[in-house]
Amino acid sequence: MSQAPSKPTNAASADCPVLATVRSAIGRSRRKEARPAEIVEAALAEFVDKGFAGASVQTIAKRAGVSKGTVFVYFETKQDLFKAVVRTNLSAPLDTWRNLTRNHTGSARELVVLSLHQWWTDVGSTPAAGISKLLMQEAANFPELAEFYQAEVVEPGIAHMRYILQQGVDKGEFRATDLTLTCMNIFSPLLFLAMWQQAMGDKHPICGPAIEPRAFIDNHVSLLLDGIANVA
Amino acid sequence: MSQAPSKPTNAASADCPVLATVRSAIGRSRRKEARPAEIVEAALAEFVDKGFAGASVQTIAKRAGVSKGTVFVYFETKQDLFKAVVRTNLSAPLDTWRNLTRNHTGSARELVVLSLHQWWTDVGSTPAAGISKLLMQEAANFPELAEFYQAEVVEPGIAHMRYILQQGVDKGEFRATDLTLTCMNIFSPLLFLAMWQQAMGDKHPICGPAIEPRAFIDNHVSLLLDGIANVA
DNA sequence: TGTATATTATTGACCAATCGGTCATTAATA
DNA sequence: TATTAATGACCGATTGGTCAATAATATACA
Repeated sequence: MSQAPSKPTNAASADCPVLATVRSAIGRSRRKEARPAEIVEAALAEFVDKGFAGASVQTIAKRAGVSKGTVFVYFETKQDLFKAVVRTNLSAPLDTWRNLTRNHTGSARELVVLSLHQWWTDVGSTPAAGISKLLMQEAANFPELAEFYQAEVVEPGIAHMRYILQQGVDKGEFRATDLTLTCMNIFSPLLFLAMWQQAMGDKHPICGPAIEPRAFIDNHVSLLLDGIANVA
Repeated sequence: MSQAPSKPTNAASADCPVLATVRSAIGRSRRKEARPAEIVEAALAEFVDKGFAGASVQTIAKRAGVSKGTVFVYFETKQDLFKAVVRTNLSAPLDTWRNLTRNHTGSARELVVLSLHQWWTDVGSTPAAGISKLLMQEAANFPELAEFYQAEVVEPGIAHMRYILQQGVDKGEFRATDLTLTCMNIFSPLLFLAMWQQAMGDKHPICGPAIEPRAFIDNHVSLLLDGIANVA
C-alpha cells in the first residue's frame, strides 16, 4: 500500500552469481508439488550445518535452486520452515524394529544387537541424525519441537527397547535392572556417536583415527551384556 | 577519517532500558582487571543458550553490565570472545582425577565409579557442561576449537580412563577389551546426559520425570562392569 | 493444430530491523 | 591536570519478510 513502485529493474546481473543446482541452467520452472520437499531437504543441510540462527533463508533458497521469495510462498516464516524440517526428518525406525522383534526367534541378546545396528543403519548413519544434534542446540528455543521429539522418538524407542529387555528378563537371559535407566544407557552411546560424527565427521582430521561406528556398537553391546568385570 | 561527527547526544534515554545487573545503579565504573572474566561469564550463558550465531554482543554486554563498546575493548571480535569462552570453560578434571588415582588403594572397579561421579561433580553438573553442547554445534565452524577440545579434554580424559582400565586388566579384575573404544563407551553416556540436561534441563516439563544423574551413572557403571546377561 | 487468454507459481527489488564493529567523546581515577 | 576505561551514536552489511511484476502453464477458442 505504501510501497514505492520505483523500478522493477529486471537486470540479470544482481547478486546471485551461480545457482549451482541441478536445475540451474533453465530459468524458472513451475513444480508446485515438488517444491516443499526440495526446500525442506536443502534446509536440513543448512540448519544442521549452521544452526537455526546461523542459517540464512537466502542460502537455503539457493541450495534448493529457488529464490528467497519462493521459500516464503511455501513456509510462512523461517521458524515454520525449521519446524517442518525437524518434523519431516524425525524418525525412530519403529516399523523396522517391530518387524525385527516380531520375526525374531533367537535370543534376546541377539535382538538387542540387531536393533542397535538397525538404528545405526536407519538413523545414525543418515542425514536424519543431524536432527539430534540440531535439537540438542535448539530445544530450549523450540519447546514444542522438544516435546514432539520426546513423544515421537524418545518414548517409543525406549518403550521398544524396554519390551525387548523385559522379554530377556522373563526368559531368564537378563538380570533385573532399572529398565528405563538401562534403556537410556543403551541408546546414549549411539546418539552420542551420531552427534559426534555430525559435528566432527569427515572434515578436518580431528579426533585422531575417527571412530568406526560398527566396531563402537559391537564394543558397546559387549560391555552392556557381559560387562568388563572378570568373574571372580 | 570519513566519520561524520554530527552529534554525540548524551541523551540518557537511549534504548537500554534496564541493566538488571549487580552494579546497575551506579553509572560507569573502571575495573580493568575484572572486566574480561565478567564478560566471558556472561557470554558463556548467552552462547550456550543461543549458539554462536544466535547470541548478540549487545545482549552479552547487557548481561555483563557493560556497554557493547566495552566488549570490543577487551575482545577484538565476536569470534575471539567465543574462543575465549570455550578455552576458559573447557575442563577435564584432570588434577582431581590424578589425585584420586594416586591415593586410591581399593579396587579398579571402585576407581571407575569414583572417577565418573567426580566428573559429574566437577564438569557435568556445572555450567562448563554447556561447552560440550556448544562445541557439538559449532565444531564445524571452529575447527581449531574442536582440535583444542580434542587435545585438552578428550584425549587426556581417555588416556586417564585407559590407564585405570589397564590396571584393572593387569590385576585380573577386568577382562581384556579394546580399551579405546571401551573408554569412549564409558564416557559417552555421561556426556550425553550432560548435553541433554543443558538442552532440556529445568525448563518446560519435557522428558517425563527428568533423569536423576547419580542414579543414571550408577546404572551405567553397573551395566559396564557386570553387564546385564545372567551367567548361564 | 495453432493462437490468444486466464491463471498462478516464481521472482527479486525493496523494507525495517538488527547485526558486528568503530571511534570521538566522556568521566573515573592517578 | 593527565591518563585511560568506558560509552553509545554511528556505519555498512545482512537479515527475515513483503509484494507488484513476470513468465510458465492450462484453458478456451479458432
